[in-house]
Amino acid sequence: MNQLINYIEQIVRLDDEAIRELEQLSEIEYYEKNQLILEQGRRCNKIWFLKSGMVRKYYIHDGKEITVWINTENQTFTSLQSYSQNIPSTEYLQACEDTVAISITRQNSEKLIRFPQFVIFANTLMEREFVNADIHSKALSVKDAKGKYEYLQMIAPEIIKRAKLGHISSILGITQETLSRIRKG
Amino acid sequence: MNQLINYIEQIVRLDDEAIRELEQLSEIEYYEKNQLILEQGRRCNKIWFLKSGMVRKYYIHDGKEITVWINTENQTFTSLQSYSQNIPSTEYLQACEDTVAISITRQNSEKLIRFPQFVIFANTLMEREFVNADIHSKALSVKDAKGKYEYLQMIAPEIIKRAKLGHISSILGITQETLSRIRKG
DNA sequence: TTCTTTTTTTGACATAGATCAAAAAATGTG
DNA sequence: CACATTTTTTGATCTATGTCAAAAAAAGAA
Repeated sequence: MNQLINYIEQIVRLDDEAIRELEQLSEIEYYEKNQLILEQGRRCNKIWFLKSGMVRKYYIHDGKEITVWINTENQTFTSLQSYSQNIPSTEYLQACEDTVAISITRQNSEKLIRFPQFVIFANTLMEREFVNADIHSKALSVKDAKGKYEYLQMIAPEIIKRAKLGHISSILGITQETLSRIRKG
Repeated sequence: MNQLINYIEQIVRLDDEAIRELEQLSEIEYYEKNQLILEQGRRCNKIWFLKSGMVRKYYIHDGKEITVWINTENQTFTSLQSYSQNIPSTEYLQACEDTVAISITRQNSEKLIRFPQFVIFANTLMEREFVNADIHSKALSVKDAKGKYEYLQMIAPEIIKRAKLGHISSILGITQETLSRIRKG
């Protein structure tokens, strides 16, 4: 729990009551390697904070898995589209390693709205995610395969270190074979 | 002004006081075709609502203009990264046609926070933009040049109709020549 | 209208990265 | 351990799209 509180306090200060309430309303979850956290077609009504492990977001296109992103320790994740609009998810969330996460449901997170700190935190987080997504998609769209790989290595070395080749190449929008050749140098 | 109010009221109901305040705090701006609304390097401290005309967002990479997106009537636009973090913009905003827009500064928009409707509106808008950006970047990343063009035509026919070839092709991440050939059929 | 500038089209050619297939290496399992 | 499964590497093509250059068409200016 401290991990999550530290994470939030990088953005806003939390008083004791807010922390108690957060603890009340959140839950800890354990997933095994390869286990699905969210399946396509289901409504996603939680946001998770990753204590340990690694989680992959992907979808299926023409029968092939397209990996969107991979999250590691001390990051939050959800299927935003499904969560925010309460519609069935087009994405899967899968633990790539044994994973421990803290979850909070939308219902419970709405109870936190009475603490202005949480509202500021939620907005700041959303804005940051948006800006980052923007920066990264621009960077990736402009580079060749090698440049994309090097960029990902710069902004997300954990992914490069721990994820498998096929997942990394999919994030970059290139084939496994091409990535393997890039790594040879 | 009515145009903007209708736009907001698709999301939240505004009472008379909120409308008066919004009118007080916003301003109308006129731009000529090709005029820059925001230059790279400048801080962007406004959000605009497009009454008429067309606005292109682009940045320079390796000396070449990369068009990110083009907005048309009844849409809002800004350089989000610069606006939200109050840092110099990496992007330009340019009127592609004679353009009329309503602007509100960050300072003034903060005064609207006392109306909860505006807070809900702002959050909803941000969330929608995020979800849309997500959907579109996925769709574009997975298709070939022709598929990308057809997808853009589906989600933003105004851009296809009114923007020039080079700008459209740049949004799609393909060359002008390739787009010209796709159009021939 | 005529002239200039900008934008779009067309053609010839080059190439990054895809595809397909199979070998090699790594990992997991009883 | 030995065996099965999964993941990564390597090799031989193939192809969609890029690049460069020049012509044609459209738009703007005088």
